[in-house]
Amino acid sequence: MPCRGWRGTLLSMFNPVDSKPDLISLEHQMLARWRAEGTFERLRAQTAGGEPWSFLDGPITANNPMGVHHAWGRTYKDLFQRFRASLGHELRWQQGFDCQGLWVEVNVEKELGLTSKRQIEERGLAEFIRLCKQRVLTYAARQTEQSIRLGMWMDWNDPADLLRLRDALSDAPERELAITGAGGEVRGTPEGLIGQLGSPEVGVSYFTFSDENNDLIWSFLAECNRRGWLYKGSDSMPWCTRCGTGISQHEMTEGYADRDDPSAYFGFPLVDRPGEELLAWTTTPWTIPANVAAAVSPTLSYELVEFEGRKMWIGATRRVAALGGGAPRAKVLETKQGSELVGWRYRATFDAAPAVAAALGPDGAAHRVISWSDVGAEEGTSIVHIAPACGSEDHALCITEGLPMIAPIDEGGTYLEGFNELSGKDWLVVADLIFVALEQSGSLLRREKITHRYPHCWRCATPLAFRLVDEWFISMGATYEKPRAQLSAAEKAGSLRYQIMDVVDNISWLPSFGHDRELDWLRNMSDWMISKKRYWGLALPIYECEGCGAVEVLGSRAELEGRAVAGLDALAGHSPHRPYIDEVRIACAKCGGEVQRVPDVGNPWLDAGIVSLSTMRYRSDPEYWKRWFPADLITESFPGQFRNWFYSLLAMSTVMVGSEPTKTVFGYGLVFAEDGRQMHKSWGNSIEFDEAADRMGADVMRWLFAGSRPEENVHFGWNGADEARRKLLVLWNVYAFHIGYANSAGWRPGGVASPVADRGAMDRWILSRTADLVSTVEGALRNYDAQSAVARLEAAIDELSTWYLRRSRDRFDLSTAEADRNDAFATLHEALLTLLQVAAPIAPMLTDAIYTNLVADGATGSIHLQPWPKARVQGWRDQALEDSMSRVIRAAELGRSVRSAAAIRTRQPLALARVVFGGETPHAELLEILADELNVKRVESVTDASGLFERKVKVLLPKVGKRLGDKLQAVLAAARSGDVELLAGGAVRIVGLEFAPDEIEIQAIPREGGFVAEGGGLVVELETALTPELIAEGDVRELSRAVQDLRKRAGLQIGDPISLYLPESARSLAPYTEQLTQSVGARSIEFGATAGDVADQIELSFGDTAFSFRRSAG
RNA sequence: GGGGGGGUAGCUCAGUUGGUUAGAGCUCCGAGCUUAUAUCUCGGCGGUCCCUGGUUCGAUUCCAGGCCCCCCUACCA
Repeated sequence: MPCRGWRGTLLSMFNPVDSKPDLISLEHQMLARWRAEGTFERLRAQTAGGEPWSFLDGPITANNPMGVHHAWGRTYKDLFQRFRASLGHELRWQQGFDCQGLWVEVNVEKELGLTSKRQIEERGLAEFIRLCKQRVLTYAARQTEQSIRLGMWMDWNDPADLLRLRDALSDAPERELAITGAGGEVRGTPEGLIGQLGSPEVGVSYFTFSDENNDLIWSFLAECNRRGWLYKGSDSMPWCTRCGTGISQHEMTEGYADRDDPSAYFGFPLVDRPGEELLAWTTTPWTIPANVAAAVSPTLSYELVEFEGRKMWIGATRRVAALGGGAPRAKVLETKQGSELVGWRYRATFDAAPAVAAALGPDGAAHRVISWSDVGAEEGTSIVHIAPACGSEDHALCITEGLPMIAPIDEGGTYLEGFNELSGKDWLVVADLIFVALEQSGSLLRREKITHRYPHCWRCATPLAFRLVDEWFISMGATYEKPRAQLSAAEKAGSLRYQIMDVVDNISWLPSFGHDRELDWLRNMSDWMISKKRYWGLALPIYECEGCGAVEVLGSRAELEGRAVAGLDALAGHSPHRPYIDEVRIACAKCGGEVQRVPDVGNPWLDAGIVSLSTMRYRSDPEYWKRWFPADLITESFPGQFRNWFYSLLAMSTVMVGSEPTKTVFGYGLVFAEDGRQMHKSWGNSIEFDEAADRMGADVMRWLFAGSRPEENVHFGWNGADEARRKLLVLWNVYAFHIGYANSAGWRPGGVASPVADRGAMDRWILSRTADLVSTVEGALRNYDAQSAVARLEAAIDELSTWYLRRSRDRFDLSTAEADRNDAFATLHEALLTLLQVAAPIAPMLTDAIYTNLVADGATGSIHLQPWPKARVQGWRDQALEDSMSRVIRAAELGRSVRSAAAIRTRQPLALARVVFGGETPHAELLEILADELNVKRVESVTDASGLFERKVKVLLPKVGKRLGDKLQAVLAAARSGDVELLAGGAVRIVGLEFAPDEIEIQAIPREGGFVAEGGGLVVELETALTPELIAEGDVRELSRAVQDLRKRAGLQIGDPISLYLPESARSLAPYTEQLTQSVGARSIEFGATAGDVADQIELSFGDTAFSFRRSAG
């Protein structure tokens, strides 16, 4: 046995490595080390001045702790950035937080226990807005810490600074304080500093509530107004009564849920046809008091039916459905076309209510039947109850028909005055009262329960009502039927929609269907509703004069300050948010009257959409801007983003600069739980980010995410993490092996080794594979294909461990000649280092931990400061060798398969393997590797193995099937039974039909009972005859293995010497004593003795054999 | 309601320009290898290729109809 490590005590060693690493604590060590050594700052310094690679981070909503779903995107963001930095690019490293909007308000409301807008206003807007800001800072700090834990390298704010700003906002709002800015310490008031977060001076992460962000949005809105695209619209909109705001089309994502509602069949008595009524149906009974019209289809036919003493008009196809079980008793009295009903006047149950009478005249005089082509024959009664304030189509219809409107509820969903007993009641609970009223007036025919998809508020899940509201919109322009290419310049100039589409074409969308989805959204979207009747958000710079109606949109705070005639004092020292900005008045440019800002705040996607301009210093630094715009990449989870961030980014960039904000959009799916369902705490399948980081580790999480298919949803959980960890553990064990043996042999990096070209085939092979790894992964990552990169890396880890190292293990032992051993160490070291560098962007902590020990030069820092290893692998590629080796590997698989089928264990040596390599015979060195792997004395390459096979003629069906038709089965049967006549020139005749050589294939099928396997163009046959020598060698190996196993169980270390005792019956193994002592680390072997203190027995060729050993001294 | 994708082993998914015997990974079982490895190797179990009809010598694949799931989209009463 080699003396272990005796030289290691003289030389500096690698730190010893445990084969079972604690990945979590390793990660914490690396994070601490990066922080202590300023590794990230060194990388930035190193890449400064490089060719820019511009990444634009989509802002994460700073409203809650990060979830594991964020970790997927952040893994991509970080790995592509790290990869680009290793290529030498300069990066901006700016990360962003989304800060404004209803989602923050909702959480603050919850914390305060508030449930309505009135309560917020009573409490005071100033405090509410401050709490919103503070919540954002709280979670920005938290998410910063979590992102750092994930190993994400960005130019982070010190979380402690963010929390100090947060606290100062309420504790000492007037006092100046200092935080660490981009270029050192920056001083200012808390509100002032907060407003400048992300700016060049204060740095570093951007916050969408920043002054610059808000100000640039103002200039965007002013530009839209200048082009005539900004307008105030009046419409009936989905409305959340809890939030007190309209819900825009952008926000309807996931806004639908099943809901049980009462539906009503109810009658409208006709004025001019006494005793007859119209039968209508609705699923929203709360809108019945607001009825103004009944719509019929002009082309459908309607019947007057007599039923239970009533005479009712019903759509002809709806009679049975409307009347339910009693329908057969109904008698049809009369039939009319829908168009004949138009104009009929009718009465309704709530006509006497003051609000209804005020709108419709006494007795609801204005009620009439109108014609509407969209009325269908499949639902209800084909007579549609129309309430213009309660649906956008109803609203449009009533404008065309010149009908009055009744708006029954206020912004909180409460019935207004003038609806008798309904007034003051919530819209969600009035249904019962309405049914009572319908019942009493004799109108109600039937009520049912139905389950239907109904819109809900995406934030608070309250069912949405419809309300008539004034909101502000950006016009998307007309849509045309003709293809886009045929639009005139004027048509395009007037339509933002088509301008954005042209920009979409300039972007590379990954996956490619993103392009079509974005265009589809643009084609179909209606105008962009940008206002919200809320508090925390962009203050819309819209000034509408109450006196003359003139509308002005201001383009900056400076402009506002120039125009202000009152209220500037209130705004001074504050960010442009409510309530302070509301105090400022300007003079109307048209009539001179004093004008107040509209109270609305902006749609939050304005905030995120401006960042390609605001964070890239569009206004403040044109040189910088040109260097970084457009971005090379944005990447976000695509559900929802086509209508949200992607859309707003595109729209705002198109309006402001007329070009694409990014060259590539890389989208990915959603994170689901391992059971394939969405993660829900209440379902017990949810995993928190912190929990995942602490239990599976960030690198494992990153590996799992990076290896997932981006276009599919990823199923995230502990099992998947285990799989990823197993791959990384194999890598770790290659490393542990390397360190263990290098310490033992006293090997150090940079020692003597042969030039690569002079090394053995195994060494040249793994280095060639490594060169391929580098170029394959580089190509994949340049294409944003992390999945392929991970797959290639996993294959590389497998090759390195299970082929290179397993086959080369002996060469690292001290018994191997030093020159060869050094080559082996050098090769393993180079291959491993290169692999680590390629894997570093994906698993940055684990790879750096290994790297720093492996270079045994920890002082020089980090794997992340190394350039992409393209240059190092120059000249390593040897395609011919790789081809040969892959056939050798395949032959080894076939050989193992033969052994398995023949039930000959691998430890039993065999004399010969005959191999048909199906190509050039591999080099003798490779044949030796194969012989060793298969435990055969010799490998013989043969070209003709006809003795092993039967010839079978295979008819190529795709070629001859059509021609043969129904004779096919007979031909196949004959071919199967071998009833085939071989003709000259390779043709054959079967059942009298001739087949050309290219219509058949002559197959070699191994003969039954032969020890043969074939596949992939290779054939392997093993010679299974055993000689006494072979049997004895097999026994020796079997015995060695058993002794080794017992050594391990007895707790002996490698190198602990033993004295081995064998029974007299094993005397036949005496010629192999030397080999045996070598392999089991024995000082001596005695036959016919049982003096050991540890014993076991095994079955050898000559029978059960008991053996024992004792640890011997020294 | 409209548009798109899908239904293949217990699970996650490939694949089939129509062709004789439909694959991989994970799980399970058996065997093998191994003092770097929780690794690895060989094999086995496991299938109505959603259902029905049509075209065809032949359909999991093409066509029609139906059922179910997912995504996008939609204020249909």
